[in-house]
Amino acid sequence: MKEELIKNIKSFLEEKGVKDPKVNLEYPTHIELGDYTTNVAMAYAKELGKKPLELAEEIKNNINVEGVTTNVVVPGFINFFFNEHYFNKQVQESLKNTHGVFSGKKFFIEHTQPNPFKLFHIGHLMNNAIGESVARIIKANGAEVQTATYHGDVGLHVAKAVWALKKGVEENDAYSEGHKAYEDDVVTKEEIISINKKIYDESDPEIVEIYENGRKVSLEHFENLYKRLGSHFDFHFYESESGEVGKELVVDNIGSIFEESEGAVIFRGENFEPKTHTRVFLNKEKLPTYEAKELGLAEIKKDFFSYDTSITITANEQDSFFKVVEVAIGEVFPDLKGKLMHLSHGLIKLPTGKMSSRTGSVISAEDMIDQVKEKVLEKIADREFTEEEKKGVTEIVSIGAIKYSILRQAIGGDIIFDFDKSISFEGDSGPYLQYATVRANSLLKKAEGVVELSNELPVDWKTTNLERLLERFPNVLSRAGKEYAPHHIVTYLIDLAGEFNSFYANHKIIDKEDSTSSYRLALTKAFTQVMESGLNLLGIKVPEKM
RNA sequence: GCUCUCGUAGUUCAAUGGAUAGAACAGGACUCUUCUAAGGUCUUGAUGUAGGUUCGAUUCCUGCCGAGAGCACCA
Repeated sequence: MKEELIKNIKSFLEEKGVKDPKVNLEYPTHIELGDYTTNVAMAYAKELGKKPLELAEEIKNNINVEGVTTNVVVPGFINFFFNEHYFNKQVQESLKNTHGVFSGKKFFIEHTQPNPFKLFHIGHLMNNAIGESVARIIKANGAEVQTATYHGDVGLHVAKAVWALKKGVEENDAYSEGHKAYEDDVVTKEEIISINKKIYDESDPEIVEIYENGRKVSLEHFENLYKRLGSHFDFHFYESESGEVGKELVVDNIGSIFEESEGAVIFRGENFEPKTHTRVFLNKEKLPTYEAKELGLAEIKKDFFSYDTSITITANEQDSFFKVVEVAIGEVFPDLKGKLMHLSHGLIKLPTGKMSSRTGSVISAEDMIDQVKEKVLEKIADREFTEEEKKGVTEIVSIGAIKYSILRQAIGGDIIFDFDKSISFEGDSGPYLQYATVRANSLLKKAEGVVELSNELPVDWKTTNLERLLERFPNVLSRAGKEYAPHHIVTYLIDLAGEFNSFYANHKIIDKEDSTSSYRLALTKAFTQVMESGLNLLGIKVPEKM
């Protein structure tokens, strides 16, 4: 129907003399205005020497597609209303989800990257929620996706923590204690630098043991968290590997791509296209910096998976870093030019100011989950749940609420995190989506043996907004994919859940006496399917009850 | 100083160059003899500023004002 309509308008415009006219059907700003709309009359009025309204009328009169009524509205929109059979069919179609904007493409997606010995803080939580969701959205758009996380298991930050662990400081505080001592005391600073070297050359058995053990404990801890968050990584990379590879690549290309300057080895971004700026790849000690490690990582990733696009997700404070490194990598590996993509997000900040593991005022991912859990527990205190159900529901709802609050906005902006306000259980929130789905699921269960579900259209059925929204799901998914923007899914699901909630409030759905009951049930089922796949794209689970 | 982001209701966020700028929270008024009220219904309220491009600008361009981030051996 849509295609027919577009063809119809296109050929009309071509007849009138427009060369290769672009005709797009869009959703109107308000659902009451029409099911689809087009602005071609306004776009081509000038070229054809007509008034937009006049042209719109002409186009309208030329349209001959069965099941569509057409409307012309100032300033020149042509609006289309499709009949109930269209939606009846499209709702089922939209559940199949067969097309995708990335079909046949291969993506490598890297995110989260917590550092062993350091806290997995709410910034990592944010990165993880976004990374996981972007990966799922791209996959749902037909791509083959491999995911990776990259751990900074060597470097000064590790040495700081090892120094503190050696002194007997507790694990959780090791990094911040070490960092403080490093800044405050010159002797300690030297000591830590020497520990850093010993970690690299493995010359001191005591330090090796502390290091190996701490690394293992940290990584296990991360795995645990990934499991709770529903994150899976196909690959784990480590800076201890990428550093060596990167260093070699830099050394091999000194003179052509890199050059020595003040004892370090640098990449002069000003001399390459696109122009960027200078960055250090090997420091004076000829140790690889973050830049060289990233170069090494590019080589390593290449060998694991021949991707079309490799996406690295980080906070936006690294934007300029990635601009330079991408150019450098493109020089070293010309076949990677144009394949690297850096997706950056804002920061989670506390109302008190910046959240950073260097200032000390850090909240760990677990702290946040626990705090939210307490609130959820209060909320379900009067529910008749077994202890086990309570536990399950609380975990799912808490993590859902947190992920939602991260994914609800465009990823570029900062999130000012206020515990009392940011995590909501009402309205624009994760639990709102979960709740609507749970209620719909519960209806389906209750209907068993009472009313038979049927996709057949009842007589005199008028298309509901619920159907109109369900039909949109595949389009929302492609847009979210094209723009790498999970928040489009969020916005859509909120609209959809709101529509269902009103559908639910205004009709009794399970009703033997009502001939529309079977179809309403089918819509309820379609709703739960779309909600579940949509929430799955966000990495949010749905509890059995809540 | 240079570079890059960003300024939308009281607050937190939306809006593929289009129609009456959408939600949620907070405020006000209703709503559980219908299947989970974490729900539903109604209501008050916003595009920093000055220009430009366009049939049409929250969106694109420029100036100004304001906020944030990054700029050589950390990651």
